[in-house]
Amino acid sequence: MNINIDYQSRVPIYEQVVLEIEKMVALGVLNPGEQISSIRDLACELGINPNTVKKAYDILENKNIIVSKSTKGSFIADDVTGAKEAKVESIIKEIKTKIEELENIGMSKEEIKKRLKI
Amino acid sequence: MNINIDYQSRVPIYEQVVLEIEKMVALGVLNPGEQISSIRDLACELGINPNTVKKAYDILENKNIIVSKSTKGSFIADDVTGAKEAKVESIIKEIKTKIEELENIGMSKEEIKKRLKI
DNA sequence: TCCTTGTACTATTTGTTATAGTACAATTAA
DNA sequence: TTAATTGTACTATAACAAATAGTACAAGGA
Repeated sequence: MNINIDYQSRVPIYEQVVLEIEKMVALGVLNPGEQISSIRDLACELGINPNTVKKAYDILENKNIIVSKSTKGSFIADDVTGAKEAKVESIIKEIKTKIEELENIGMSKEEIKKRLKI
Repeated sequence: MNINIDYQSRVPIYEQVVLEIEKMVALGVLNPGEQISSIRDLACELGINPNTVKKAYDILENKNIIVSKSTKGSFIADDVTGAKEAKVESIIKEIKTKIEELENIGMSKEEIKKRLKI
C-alpha cells in the first residue's frame, strides 16, 4: 500500500500510518469503498507490529475515514469529503500560524509572498 | 523572563524553552550581550528541574544563540543575525512544504492564497 | 477443514523526558 | 573572610509513551 515510514522521526509510527492513509485518501489514491491492506499484511509489509497498525486503523475509524468489518477486512469509508475538507482546513490553519510568526518577527506580507514565491 | 510552557504538549519542555528564547531573540525582546535568567532562577520560575533548563541552554549555546560564562551567567550572543535568518529560513521551508501538500491534493496557488488571505 | 479477518487482551521492552541529589571551582557581594 | 551565586558535571531514578511479543476468540470464505 505504498506507505512511507520514517523510523527516526519523533512522530510515532502509528500516527505516520494515519497521516499517510489520510494523504492517499485526499489524493484520490484510495477511494471510497475500496478495501485496504489487512492489519497483519500492512504490519508485515512495514516490518512493524500488528498492534501498531491496529492502533492506526482504530484512529482512522474514529475519524470516519475507514470502516473495519470483522472477518472481512478494512475499507475506505463511503463518504470521505468531510475528512478531505478537514485535512485542508488543518493545513491552512498551520500555515496561517507560521505566517503570523513571520509577521511577528517583522516580515511584511509582501516579503513573505516573495520568499514563498506565490 | 516571560516564557510560556505547555506542559501537555508533546514537544519536550527543554525544546519549548529553546524555541521561546529563540523567538524572543528574533523579536528583539532579548538583545545581543544581554544577560538572561540563570539556570536555577529560570527553573524555579517555570517550576521545572534545573537539569531541564541546562539542557535547553546547552542547545542554545550550540546554536550560538547564547553564551554561558562559568560563575558569571548566561548571555545572548554578540551576533545573532545568523540565528535570526536561520529561524526565518526554517519557517519558510515548513510553509513551502505545506503548500506543496495542498497543491498535491489539487489546490491551485490562487485558491491557496485566497484561503490564506494573502 | 483450513486460512484469514478484525478484535481484545496482558505483559514486557525500549527510549526519551524529567526529576532528584550531590559536588566542584570560580566569581561576586556583604 | 565569609556567604551566596554561577555554570558545570556527574549518577541514579522515576515517569511516560511507544512499540513489541504473544495469545486467544469468533466469524466468514474457499
